[in-house]
Formats: sequence, C-alpha cells, structure tokens
Amino acid sequence: MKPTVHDIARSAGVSLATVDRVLNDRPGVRHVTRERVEQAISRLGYVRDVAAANLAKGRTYSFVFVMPANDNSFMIGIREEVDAATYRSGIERTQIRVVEVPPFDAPALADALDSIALDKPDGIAFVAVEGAQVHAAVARLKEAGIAVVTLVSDLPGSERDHFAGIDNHAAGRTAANLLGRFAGGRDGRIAVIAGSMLVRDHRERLEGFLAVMGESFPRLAVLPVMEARDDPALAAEVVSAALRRYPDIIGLYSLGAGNRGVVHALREIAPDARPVVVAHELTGTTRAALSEGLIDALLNQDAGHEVRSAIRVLKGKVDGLPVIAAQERIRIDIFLKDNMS
Amino acid sequence: MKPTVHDIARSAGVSLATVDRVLNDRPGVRHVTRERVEQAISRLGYVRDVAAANLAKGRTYSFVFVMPANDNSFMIGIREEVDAATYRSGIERTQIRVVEVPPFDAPALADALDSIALDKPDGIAFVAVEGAQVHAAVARLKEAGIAVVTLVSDLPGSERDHFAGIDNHAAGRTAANLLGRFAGGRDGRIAVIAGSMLVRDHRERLEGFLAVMGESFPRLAVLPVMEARDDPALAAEVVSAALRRYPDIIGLYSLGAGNRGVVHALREIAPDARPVVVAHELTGTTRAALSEGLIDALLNQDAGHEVRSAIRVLKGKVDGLPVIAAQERIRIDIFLKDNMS
DNA sequence: CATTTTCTGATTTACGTACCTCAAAAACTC
DNA sequence: GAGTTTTTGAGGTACGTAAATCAGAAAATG
Repeated sequence: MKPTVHDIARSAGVSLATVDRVLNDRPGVRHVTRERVEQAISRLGYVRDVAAANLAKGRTYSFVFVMPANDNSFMIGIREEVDAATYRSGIERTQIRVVEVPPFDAPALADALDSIALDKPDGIAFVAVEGAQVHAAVARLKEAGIAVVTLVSDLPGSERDHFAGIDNHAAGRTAANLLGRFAGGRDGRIAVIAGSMLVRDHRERLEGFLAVMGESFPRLAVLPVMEARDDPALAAEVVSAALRRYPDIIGLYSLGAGNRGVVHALREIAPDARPVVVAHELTGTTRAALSEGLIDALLNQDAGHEVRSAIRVLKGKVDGLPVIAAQERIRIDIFLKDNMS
Repeated sequence: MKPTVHDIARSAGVSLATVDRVLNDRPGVRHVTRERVEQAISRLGYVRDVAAANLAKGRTYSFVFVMPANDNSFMIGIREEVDAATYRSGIERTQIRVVEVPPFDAPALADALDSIALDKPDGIAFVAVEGAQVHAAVARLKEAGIAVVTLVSDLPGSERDHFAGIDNHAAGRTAANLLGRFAGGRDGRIAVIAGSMLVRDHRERLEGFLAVMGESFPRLAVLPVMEARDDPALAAEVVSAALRRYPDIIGLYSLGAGNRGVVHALREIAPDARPVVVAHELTGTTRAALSEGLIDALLNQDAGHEVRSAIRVLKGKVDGLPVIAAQERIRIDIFLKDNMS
C-alpha cells in the first residue's frame, strides 16, 4: 500500500506534526530530526498525494491570457482551447481570464500587460509582439512576482519564464525541405507570404525557410516576402497579384495565418498551373484545401497542447517547480492529405 | 465559489444523503425528488470534485498490459511508457502489471489472456495478433466483465472496447504519398519491408501504401513485400539482397520495426545510389538515420500517447464513461530531419 | 386501517494532507 | 540550576466527497 504521512511518522519515530514541518519546509525542526524524516521518506518511497494536498490547501490559481483580437481560425482555435481549459480549470481550482488586444501592436500589448498587473494575477500568458515597451512591461510583471509565459510567438531576451510554442526556425526549415522536394527538381520561383515581420514567429519561419532553400535548393529562387497582416482579403490580393506577375512560380509558402485568402487565390488558377503549396495551421479552410489538393502540406502547432502547456508551466512557476523541458516541447506536426487527424 | 454537495442539498431542500444517492446513482430516491436534485445541480452548475471523490473512494484500478517480447526499440519504448505510467499511476491509484508473450503468436497470446483473466483485473490492454483463438479469448474477457483495449495493432470484429493506435491505412497512404513525391517523377521500383502480415497494423499499412501507389504513382513498380519478423539481422539481409538484385530500386518503405537492420543495409550503399526511404517509428536508430540522410521521412505513433490513452479508456470503461473519440485519436506524426522533436 | 415497502433525513466515519494551537520536553544560556 | 529558547508531540479542524447506519416519514399494498 502507498505510504502516507502517518507511515512516515511511525517509521521515523516522530510525530505527525514534525513530518508535516519537514514536508512543507516549515521551521522548528532540528537538523538531525529533519534527516531522520527525510530518510524515512525515501526509504518508504513516500510521494505526496497531490489530490489530497490540493484539497486540503484549497488553493486557487488565477491566470490571464492576453490574446490578439484576430479573427483568423488559428487564434480562434487558441481561444477555444483557452475556454475549454477554463472550463476544466474550474474543476482544478484555476481561474482563467482572457483579455483581447489589437494585433501586431506592441504599445497596446504593453499597456494591457500593465493594467492586468494591477489585479495581481498569479500568472500571465500572452502572444508576444516585439517592442521595447513589451520587454519593459514583462520586466515589471516579473518584478511584481507574476509568472509570465509567451504563447505561440516568443520574446527572447525578455524576462518571461517560458515560451509555449514551436521552434519556428525548424518549422521554416521543414517547410523548405518539403517544398523543395515536392517541387521535384524543377526550376522556378518560390513565393512567400507572411503576416508581419513584427512578430517573431513569422520572422523565424522565414529565416529557417530561406536557410534551407539556399543550402539545398539553389535552383529555386525565392521572391521577396509578402506581408498581409494575416488578413484574408489582403492575402488573396497579394497572392493573386504575385501569381499573375510571375507565371513561373512553382512553389508557395504561406507562413502566417489568413489562409482563407490564400486558398481563395489558389482556387482561381488552372489546376495544372498551381504551385506546390506549404502552409501553416490546420483549420477548416486549410484542411479542406489539403483534401482538395490546393495545399500539398500543412505544418501545424497544436493549439490545445500549447494552451495546456502554458497553464501547466504557469502553475509550476507559481508553485516554484522546475519546467520539464521534454514534456513542454511543442511539436511541429506535418499533415498531408492522408494523415489528417 | 464552487458549489459543493452541501450547497446542492440546501438548494434542493433535501439532505446530503439524498444528494449522494442521486449523484452516485444509488437506489431509494423518488423520481420527483431525484429531479429536484438534478435541477439544483444544473442550476448551481455543480461539478463533482474528482480529486476529493477519488480520495474518498480510495478505489484502485488494476490493469494488465500484454506486450510482445520483441526487442525492437518501438516495443521497448512502449514498455518504457507503460513503466512510466505505472510509476505515475501509483499516485493515481492505479496498478499496472506487464506480461510478455512471444511475438506474432496467436495461440500464445490467447493463452496469456485466459490466464490473466483468472486474476480478474479491471482491464487488459494488449497488442493484437490475428487469430480465432484471440477473438475467443477476448470474448471470454468481456464475458468476465473485464475492459479490453487493443494497443498498436487492432483486432476488429472482436469484442474489444477500444483500439489505442493509429489509422494504419492512413499511415500507409501517407508513406506512399511522401515516397512518390520525394521520388520526383522518376521511374523505378519500390521495395517494401514489413514484419509480418499476421499483424493487422502491418497489413493495413501495406494496403494503404499500395492503394496510393496504384492511384497516384503508376510509374513506380512496387516489389512483393518482404517479411522479416521485425528482426534486425534478417531485415538487413533481405534489404541488402533486394537492393543487389534490383539496382533500379529508387524507393524503400519500411513499414515494420527492425529498422536497425534496414539502416545497416542502407549504409552499405553508395550515397548517390541510395533509394528514397520512408520508415516507421522514431527511435534512436531511425532518428540518427534521418539526420544523416539515410532515411528521408519517418512516420511515428507516439508510444506515450498510446499508452496513456489506453489507460484513460480502460479507466473510463471501468467507470462506465463513454470514450471521447476526438481525445483518444492517435495521430500519425511525420518527421523530416528538420522537425525532429 | 393496518401493514409492508419504499423513500428520506440526520449523523458519522473515512480518505490523505495542510495548518493551527497548546503543552511538554529538550536544548541551550548565563 | 534557573531561566530562556528551540524543538517536538498530541490533538484538533478543515477540504469535498463516499459510504454506511439507523430512525422516521411517506407511500403503496392488502
């Protein structure tokens, strides 16, 4: 049977109160006694029953998620996952609030962070936009003892505790690898459409993509990146324009959101003239485009995983536990039309 | 504040005992009273505190995992995950025992299942081998009220409650798609190496693979499948032999385990004569081969996910809960050298 | 209407831990 | 050795639920 605190007390020849003092790091235990207890703990292989402990503590965590008010499917998906987590978290003594901010707007984000800090939540997760104001706001949050996690897009060099998202460099490299190999040795141009170079995830994807393109597929010429602010209408426009202007585009990498527009533009083209397309994020639109053959491969980051990881890390930080890197690594999923889940 | 059973009792104007009877579906509550309580529950939005409930119940689940005594990395990985789960499960009031059986041996598996049934565990998970004896053994398990889940390889048509594994048909299709596109329009032969056509997962992969090959890549001729019983030495031999005999092999699909042997054989070949290789399962060997360029793409089923899913489902079955299909679907992961996690 | 059966209430114990108080013992200090 | 401080013990309450007992009320049965 699983040992309990009572067993420890008996085995160490001390009282329950002393075991409790050792376990919860309370003062008033002599060094030798503490060691006796610790020995008993490892001897019996005692592990604290977390469920019972939480029940006894009655602790509740309060977290705030700061999300860009984008209407693209990915961000909607993330918000849904936050909602789902919020629902479950009611069960797990966790309170989660969601705050929306204008997208791609560093000052607005910094302001939001500062105003949230006034409520003194236990932790904050946010989608980073680069900017000195944001760095400063994060520093203030940490100053106030609030756990901080970046979500989807990171803010390296800041004092955030953790980044819950994929390795976007690797994602870009993977995209290049797929696009290059799918292009099958033909020559031609490659178009790239992004949301904004202001967000780190997009920039890193581009860097990784260009690196592999240069290394492994020198016969494919990559056009200058187009930015469409993850706006479907704008994306449709710029992609259409590019495809008209350069008939020898044989590949397209859509590394941001707003794929509704990209797919729309692709549909206008004669099937045999369509480029090989690699895009990001599995949504209703992209999933359909994948089965239809408009998109050839899809890189995905699982929103649910990211949100749950962020919450786990925030809880861990609040409780002073270390992050288990292996557990919190978010994988880059690749979908072809045959393995859509 | 989160409502408790006490709040429900007060709000419904009944006693705690009655609330308990309703919640735990115990007899002795009039229909109208039951409804009053249920209304109070939904009115207050009560959710049972699972932690407290488990604490109070003190219930322990006993599960048995029946695994083939294979020494390939994938099965070792599965066993490691079972061990890890076993460790954690001590915390979660779950007892897991692992039983090994000879691989690819239906009568032995059936015998093992029967002998395990004598202990009357709450649930059994096993890697299926096809055979009438196994079907019959599963029927007996269900007869005895034991929850049954197949792991990695399924046994459709049997009375198992659930299959914790990937859609192997889709995996084969995905492999064909990747292999065909990576081959880049060249003509040539494709070799396929499997473990055994006796296990359903291998057979289904092959079917999916052949289907897409026929549909989409008619210029690639698929050689008859080679079976190596997931034995590295044997695999090395047959792959070497095939590559020697057919110099125009431009693609290889390794759909079983024993990739150590396959990689060994590939390494013997001049780099520029190497075929495009798609294999299954991310292990130490295959991971290295992927970075080295010996393998071009890897399909993977996450052993940890599968084991945890199996345990979740078993617990659910024991508690009479329905399986949440979306949550229990195991994805097919694709790894290229750039997105190894 | 009496009797049996079916409900319901009140109360208690337990699960494993946290946290509190009060008293007693042990270890120091001068 | 008296006084002070530190360490330890004993005991209790609480968390939210499960499960049991027993008595009493209500309903159904004859």
